[in-house]
Amino acid sequence: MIENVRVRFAPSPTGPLHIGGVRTALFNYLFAKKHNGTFILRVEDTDQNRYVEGAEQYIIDALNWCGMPADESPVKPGNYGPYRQSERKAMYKQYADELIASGNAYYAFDTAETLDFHRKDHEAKGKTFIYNWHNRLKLKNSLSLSAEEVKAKLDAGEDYVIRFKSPQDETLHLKDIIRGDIQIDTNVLDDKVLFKSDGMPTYHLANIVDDHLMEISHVIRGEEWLPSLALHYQLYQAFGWEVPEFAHLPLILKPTGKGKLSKRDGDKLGFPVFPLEWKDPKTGDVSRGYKEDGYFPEAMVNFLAFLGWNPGTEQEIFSLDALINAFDLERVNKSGARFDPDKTKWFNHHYMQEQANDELAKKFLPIINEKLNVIQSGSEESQDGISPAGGNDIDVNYVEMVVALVKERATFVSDFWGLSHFFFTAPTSYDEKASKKAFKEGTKDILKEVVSIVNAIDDFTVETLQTNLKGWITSNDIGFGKVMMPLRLALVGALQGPDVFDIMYMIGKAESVARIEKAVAIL
RNA sequence: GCUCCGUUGGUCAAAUGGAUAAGACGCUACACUUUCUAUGUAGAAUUAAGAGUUCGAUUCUCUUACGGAGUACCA
Repeated sequence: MIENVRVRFAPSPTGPLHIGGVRTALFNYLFAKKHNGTFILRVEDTDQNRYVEGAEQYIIDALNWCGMPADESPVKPGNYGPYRQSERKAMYKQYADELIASGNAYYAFDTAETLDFHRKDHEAKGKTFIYNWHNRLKLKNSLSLSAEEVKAKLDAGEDYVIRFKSPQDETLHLKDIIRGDIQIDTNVLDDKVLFKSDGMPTYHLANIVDDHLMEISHVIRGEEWLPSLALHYQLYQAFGWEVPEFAHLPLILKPTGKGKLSKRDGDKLGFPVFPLEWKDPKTGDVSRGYKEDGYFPEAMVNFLAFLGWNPGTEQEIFSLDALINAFDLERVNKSGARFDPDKTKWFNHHYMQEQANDELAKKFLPIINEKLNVIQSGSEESQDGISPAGGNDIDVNYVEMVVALVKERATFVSDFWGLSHFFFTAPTSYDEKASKKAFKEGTKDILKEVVSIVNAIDDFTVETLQTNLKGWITSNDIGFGKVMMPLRLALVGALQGPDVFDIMYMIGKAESVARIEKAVAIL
């Protein structure tokens, strides 16, 4: 076991947390818990322009919904706060100054326009403009300007940034837990801005300073940070700090086509890319969430864990605790994983079976009431005998029994109505295709006979129903199909649903007879 | 363009220098004595290409192709 594990999930509050971000958080959480470590949420809000109202709360809510709350966070401070970078603002400057004093960084006065011009100019010539050893002396900074000039500019309050002085002709040896050793030639690196003219650090500086101050032991983040790893290594070295371990997670790719998963893919293919529903405070646009779409958090966590990781065994159903137990960064894949909405549904179907029926019934009840209201206000007729449990007052126990009968083929709670409406309301029509198949010559007489048999049963249970009807069928050599199919159609309105005898028992004798007689009438 | 990372069935993936290359999703068929979208069983389908090392390579090396990420005073 690795000692003193402290990991952080460090999103920027620029909007709802993307599913890829949730996976990054999950892997951090799993790793932390696996090693009895600490899982920290740090909000990286150094870019004031991109701050979005409500995003931080969303992130916290999402983490909680998944069952992986942070041990230390802005709302639950530990001994390493504050946990918002905007609130740590005051501490970054001194570190930037320290780097200047040690010769690892320098002031740069170039305007955004100048830089932009150089970049475009280079591009036009088919070259790439890199601000580094190659040309830094040709630009306006404390390396090219005299000490007096620099002081004058600083005193005059001119805008400046602080850049890292990337060394020349060195080979860096970087280590990544997932990818192994990586070598980088420092000549291709640029002098990244560490400190912005607005007085805020960039991600690079803030990230290193905070990770150091917060005693982060392992940095687990997305692959998009891999190119920055060289800079981060150099920063640790420049400060003389111990370098944490790094692990760069593979990306989550679109289900079809190219590139990484984006919001648009979800809209297009009809699945959410966010854990929770999000309403954009500016545009008012609403993005769907897994929670609102009826996914269970266990299902989402389980399938997310399997995107880029696997236990190496045939087990694929893992609770959060089981994941903590089995998780290992060494078993994380290097290559990007395509997101599979079908597999997600499969997981949800699985976890549906594990849900308690009474809980599901509670979630289903409002849907039933809503549907019945629509039916009632829609058509006046065919209202008698609608709810066998009595009027519109649906009995929760009855719903619970219905759930027990249909949940094995349900993926979402929202599937329940389609699978069980006939338990609550009589069919008003018969599926056309099914009618052709089930209502045939002689069916009328058969159903009439069924009515009398059912009527004759006093002890109305599934068992007696079954023995009496089946006994009648076999002793008269009628054929199950000729009886069961039209019977089902009469009860349900389609060739669907659980066992016919279960349905009859549930809706009760009177309602069963009524429905069969209704079918007889139209035949 | 440049830098870095990657490439096992349609998708997620296991294995690893040595057998017929696991398993899952999806798909197809069959079964459940007869509803199925459920369940069960079966089936089709894979080591990107080319060199090299080796007795032997999916596994190691190189080249090519393809994919991805980064290349901001964004994170």
